Amino acid sequence: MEAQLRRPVEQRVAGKRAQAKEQNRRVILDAARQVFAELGYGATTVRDIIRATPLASGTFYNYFRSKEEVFQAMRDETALALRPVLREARLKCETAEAFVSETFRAFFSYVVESRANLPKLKRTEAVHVRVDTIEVLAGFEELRADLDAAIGRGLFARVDAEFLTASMVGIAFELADVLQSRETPDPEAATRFATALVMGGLAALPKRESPVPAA
Amino acid sequence: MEAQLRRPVEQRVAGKRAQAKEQNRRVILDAARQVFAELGYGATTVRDIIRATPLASGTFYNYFRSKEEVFQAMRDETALALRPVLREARLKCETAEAFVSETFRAFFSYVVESRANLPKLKRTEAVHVRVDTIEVLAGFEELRADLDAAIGRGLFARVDAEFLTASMVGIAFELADVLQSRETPDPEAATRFATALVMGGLAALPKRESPVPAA
Amino acid sequence: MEAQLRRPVEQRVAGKRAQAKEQNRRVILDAARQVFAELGYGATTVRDIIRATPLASGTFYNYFRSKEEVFQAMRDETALALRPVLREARLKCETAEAFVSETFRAFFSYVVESRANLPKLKRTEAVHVRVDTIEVLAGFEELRADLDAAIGRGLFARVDAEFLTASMVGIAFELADVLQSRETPDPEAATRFATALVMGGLAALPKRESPVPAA
Amino acid sequence: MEAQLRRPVEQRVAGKRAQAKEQNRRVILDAARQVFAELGYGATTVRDIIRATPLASGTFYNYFRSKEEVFQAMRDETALALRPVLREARLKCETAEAFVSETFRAFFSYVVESRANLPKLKRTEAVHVRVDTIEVLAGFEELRADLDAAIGRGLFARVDAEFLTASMVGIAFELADVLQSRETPDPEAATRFATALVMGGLAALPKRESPVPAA
DNA sequence: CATGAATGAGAGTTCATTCAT
DNA sequence: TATGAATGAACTCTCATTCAT
Repeated sequence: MEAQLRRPVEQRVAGKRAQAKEQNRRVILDAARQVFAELGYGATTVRDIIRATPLASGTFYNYFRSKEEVFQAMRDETALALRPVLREARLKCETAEAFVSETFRAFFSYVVESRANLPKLKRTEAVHVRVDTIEVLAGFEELRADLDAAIGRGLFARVDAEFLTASMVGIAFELADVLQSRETPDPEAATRFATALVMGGLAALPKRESPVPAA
Repeated sequence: MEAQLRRPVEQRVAGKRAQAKEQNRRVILDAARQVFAELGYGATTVRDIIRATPLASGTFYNYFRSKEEVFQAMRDETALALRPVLREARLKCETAEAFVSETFRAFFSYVVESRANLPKLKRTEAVHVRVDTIEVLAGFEELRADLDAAIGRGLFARVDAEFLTASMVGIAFELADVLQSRETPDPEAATRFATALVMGGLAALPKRESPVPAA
Repeated sequence: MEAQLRRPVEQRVAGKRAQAKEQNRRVILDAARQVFAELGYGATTVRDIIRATPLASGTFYNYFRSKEEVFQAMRDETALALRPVLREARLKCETAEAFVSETFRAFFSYVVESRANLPKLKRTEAVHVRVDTIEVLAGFEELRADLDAAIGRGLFARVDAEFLTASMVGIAFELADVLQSRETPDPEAATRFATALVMGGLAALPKRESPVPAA
Repeated sequence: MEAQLRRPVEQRVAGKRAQAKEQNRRVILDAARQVFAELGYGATTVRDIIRATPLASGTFYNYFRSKEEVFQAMRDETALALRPVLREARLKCETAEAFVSETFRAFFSYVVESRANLPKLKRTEAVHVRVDTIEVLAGFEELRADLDAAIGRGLFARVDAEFLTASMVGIAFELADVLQSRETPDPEAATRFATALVMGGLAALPKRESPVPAA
């Protein structure tokens, strides 16, 4: 009886407290995303994150143990959202072009859609230190792995895999930045541009810089 | 000794001092370069720089007013070295390909040659925050300007200038990283790769996506 | 089940609660005893005590208002156990020797018997700060009072009462420590030693350091 | 010339700065001594020490890295002062009584003389947690070692060495406290008392309680 | 009552910066 | 100028304590 009066309330509504807790976690993560984007990871302090929040300083530590930990949580979160999309897009690709365009498309789409979270992505005034967007970070390793695999299974001509990956990453990075700086970002345009650049480039690329013989 | 015979004491001392002074500036700049590379710009503190120096903390302020200022000085220094090379290389270009390859060549060469100054370019521990190499930063705006100009004077097809610039910058950035991670970096190979990618891509690029974006 | 048949719900619950309540008090007191012994009183925080408990932090404050209060409660508890023993032992003493030996015996016995509660009595790492055992603290004032009384009623030669008390306390303190550090502590041996020391010493003591006339 | 004008100034007066530095070290050490005595080692915070000082918070860390380190420095300092006195006093002893009385005399004298440094030795109000005086700590191990040696070389009857040492330490501890609480402390009186107690006690002690305990 | 998240004061420590020497 | 100790603001993190559930 007694118990019935007390416990189930929380259980029914999934717990007001549990709800508030989840919400605070969100608040902190969102604030962190903002602040990292504004100040860069290195310059950001835990206090900066807290200040971007209506919470008290101690509260932060109920959720994360350090700035590193929030950051990791952010990355995980993003990766969780981005990975399946990228994976699915690439798996069904049979041509190199499809692989490339699907990758860019998924990436630029995500960046543009999640833009709300990064309103003030700002290159530190005079200093211009690039801190990788979370989105970028999440896609980074993913792309490397997939691209290596794709090259491995012959989807691409035998070019220098590391160079190609690096180039795609660099293009993606920078175009994403450009996109985000535009009033009405057009991910499709970026996708077309990037894909054409890479595919056209590949065609023109001297095959096999690496030791493998010509003939 | 020698000097003693030739000049009055005052000047001699002034000379020595001026020398020492210039030397200290160097010491600080070199230390800063190292530390920025190791810790990233944001995370670096003035103390970190001083600690990487045999100088006393107060001495720092005889030369720079803040970390921002050393950083600026570093950029200026690099730009001073890099700019004439790039400018010269590009000025005599008549073809787009020459423009592109000369740019990449100048850039990669510089990066590789100045490598001694950046022994420990290191992606911050687990976190992977990219801090732009000073060299990269220095070439950045330069390239934008020149590329815009080149596009303007019809050297390139009328593609989205911003996209193209961003792509070249991105490729340059990332290939530079790859180069620096290699035992025996081959700037020519990187130049060939990057040039082929861009030129081949350009050929494949749908002309005039957009009339050139606003800001 | 049983209870269900005999008592109305309210009382049953109240009974259970009262029981749980008393048990929680115990849990906290025991945890506190441990933690005080491990960290020393000064360095112990309320959190430390709570952490040594399966209880929630808020629960602590249903029983005690502060670390001081738990501590006081511990002392009271111990005093409650130790006092009657000491009192009884001393009351029936007619000789000084009996008084002294009964005091030491009661004390050492208690210390050894309650040893289970103090498994890790530990001198703080490198620092060697003595934290008085609770038992010691409890017996402290008691001894002072009794000894003063005994001296007052002529049980001891007219020595400096304060010096004598202090000495007995000091001996008791330190021997207790030694006892607790031994594999198989022998309270009787300690009692014999301490008693002999004090009684022999008393015999040798120059009477009346204090103002009281000779004759 | 130049150097002559600059350097020697500092060297001549042993350096105003060096002097100030040494003085600050003193200030911190003295404050620490006070605060440890007042609050106990465990409860003392670095900030407490700083507050007992006219210095700024950061200054503490120019001298010591932690509370542990100041504490260690204090102990070292005291040991440095106390050790030679005790050693010398004991070395020339041929009788047990001389050994004991010299030890106590040296100890009590030191405690009384250094009293100025410990004006407010205060047992924390209701709580009474004893923290060993620095003086006591310094003499502690010393005494143990010397006493063991003395027993070893037959200066004392073959009593339980550990018990005897503990007793002497306990007596010394507590009498020192009493002394320090008195208006006009008389170290000679304490010495006589303690010596008589121990020597008289020794005479009365049952020889060889145990073959000397293990560890 | 028990719970445990929230709170903000305060501890330990580092920082940028000044200034007497 | 070079030095490096002093300073106090600011940072990371923990604490005691409250209070909605």
